Amino acid sequence: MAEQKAASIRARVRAEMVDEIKRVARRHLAVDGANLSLRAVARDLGMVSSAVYRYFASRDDLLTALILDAYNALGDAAERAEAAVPRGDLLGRWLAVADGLRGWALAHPEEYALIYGSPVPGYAAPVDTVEPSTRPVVLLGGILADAWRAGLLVDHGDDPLPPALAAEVRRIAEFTGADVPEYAMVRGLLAWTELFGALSFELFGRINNTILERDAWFAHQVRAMAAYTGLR
Amino acid sequence: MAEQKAASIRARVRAEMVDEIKRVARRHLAVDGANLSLRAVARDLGMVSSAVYRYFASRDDLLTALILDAYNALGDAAERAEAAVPRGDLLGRWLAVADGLRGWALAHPEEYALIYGSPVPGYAAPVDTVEPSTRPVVLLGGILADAWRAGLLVDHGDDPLPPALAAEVRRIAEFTGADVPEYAMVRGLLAWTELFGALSFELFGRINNTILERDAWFAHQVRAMAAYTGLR
DNA sequence: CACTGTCAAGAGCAGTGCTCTCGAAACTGT
DNA sequence: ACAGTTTCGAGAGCACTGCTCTTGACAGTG
Repeated sequence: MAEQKAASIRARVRAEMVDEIKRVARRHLAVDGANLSLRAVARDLGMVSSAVYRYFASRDDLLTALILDAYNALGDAAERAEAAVPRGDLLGRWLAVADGLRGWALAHPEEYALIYGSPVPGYAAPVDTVEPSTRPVVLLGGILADAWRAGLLVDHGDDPLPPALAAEVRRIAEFTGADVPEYAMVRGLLAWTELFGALSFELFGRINNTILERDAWFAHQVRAMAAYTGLR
Repeated sequence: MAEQKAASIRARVRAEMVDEIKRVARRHLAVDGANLSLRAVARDLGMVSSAVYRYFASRDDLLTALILDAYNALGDAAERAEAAVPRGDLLGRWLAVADGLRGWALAHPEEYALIYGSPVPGYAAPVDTVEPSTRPVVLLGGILADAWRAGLLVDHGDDPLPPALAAEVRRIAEFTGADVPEYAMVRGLLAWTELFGALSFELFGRINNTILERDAWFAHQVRAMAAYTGLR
C-alpha cells in the first residue's frame, strides 16, 4: 500500500506538471496563436526547454493534448448549455447548443482556430481526437431525433439524394443517433454547416467592419436555419 | 528613349524575379503550408536568403503577396465560371459561382487555407486585400439583384431583423450591388455562409471518412441553399 | 545501504527571420 | 565616354526555434 501511495503521489505530481504546462501553453496560444514556442512556455515555467520533453515527446504532442482538451471543452460547453433546457423545448435546445458553441468559441478564439481552422501542414490528427470532435453534431442529432418523434419534421419535397450519397447520409444519421428520414437529416446537416460557417466567419474576422450587431446576426441565422430544419 | 527602355528592362527583370519567387513560394506552400520558409525558397532559387529581401521586405510581405494573388485567382475563377452561363439562367449562374469557387479551392487547397483559414496570429491583412476578398460575394449579390428583377425572390414571411442589424444588412446589399429587400438578402447571406461552411468542411478535412461522394454532396447543398434563396 | 527510475539542467546541432556590410554590376546624367 | 548613383547578390552574424544527448541530483524501493 505504501508503495502504491508513493507511486500515486509521483504520478499525481507528474499529472499536475502536465496540467501546468498545458495551462501556460494555452495562455501562450491566446497570444501567439498556433506557432507555439515550447521554449517560451518552458521559460514561463522557470524551467529549461529540455525539461518539458519529459512530459511531452514533441511540440506536436503538446498541441495534440491542447486540441483534445479544446474538443472536450467545446463539447462540454455545448452539452451543458443544452442540458439546461427542458427536453420538450426542441428549438430551445438547438439554440442552446449554438449559443454554447459560440460562447466557448468567443471565449477561446485561438483554441477554436486550433480545432476548426486550417489544418496544420505536417500534422495529422490522431484517432483519439475524432470521437471528441463529433460531440456537437451528435448532440444536434439527438435533438433532431426527438423532433422527429414529436412530429415536427415535415417533408417539403426536397430533391432526393443520389443513392450512394443517400447511403452515406443514412450512415451519419445512424452514427449521430438521429433516426430521421433523409430529407430531415439533409436539412439538419445544412443547418450544421451554416452554423459552422457563421462561427468561422465571425471568429476568423471575416465580418469585421461589416456586421457589428454580431449577437443579433448570429441569433437570427441560427433561428432561420432551425426553422428551415423544422424546429419550433 | 534608350534610357526609358533600359529602365523598363530593369523593371521587367525585377518583376520576373518577383514572380519567380512567388512561384517557388507557392510550391512550398503546397507542401509545408503556411509556415513558409524564406530561406528554403531562396535555396530553391539558388540564391542566399538575404537576396530575397531585395524583393520582399519580410516574410509577411511575401505572404501578403501570395494572399492577394490567391484572392484574385479565386475571384477570377468564380467570375470566369459565372460569365460562361447565359444571363437569364440565374440558378445556373449561382451554381457556376459555387463550382468555380470549389474547383479553385480543391486545386489550391493551401492557398484557400491561407485566405479562408484561421488568421495568422501576428498578421493583420492590409487594406489592399479587402477589395479582392469581396469579389465572390459581390458576384453572388449581382445574381441576387437580377433574380429580384426577374421576380423570383418571393417573401416567405421570415422574421424581420432588429433595426440596427437591418441597417447593416442593407449596407451590405448596397455594397454588393444587390438591390433586394431584406428578407431576400438575409437568405442570400445564409446561402453564402453555408457555401463557405461546406467548402471549409471539405477543404479542412472535416468530412473525411464520412462523406466520400463529395461532388454530389456539394452539388446538393448548393442547390438546396439556392432553392432556399429563391433561385430556380 | 545500494539500486533504479525520474527529473532538471546544460551544451550542442540544424534550422529560422532578419540586419548589416561589402564588393560587383547595371543603370544614370553630363 | 566617364563619373556617380542605384541596384543587386553574397556573406557574416544575431537572436530565436525544435530537438537530442549527456550529466548530475534526488526520491522511492528491495
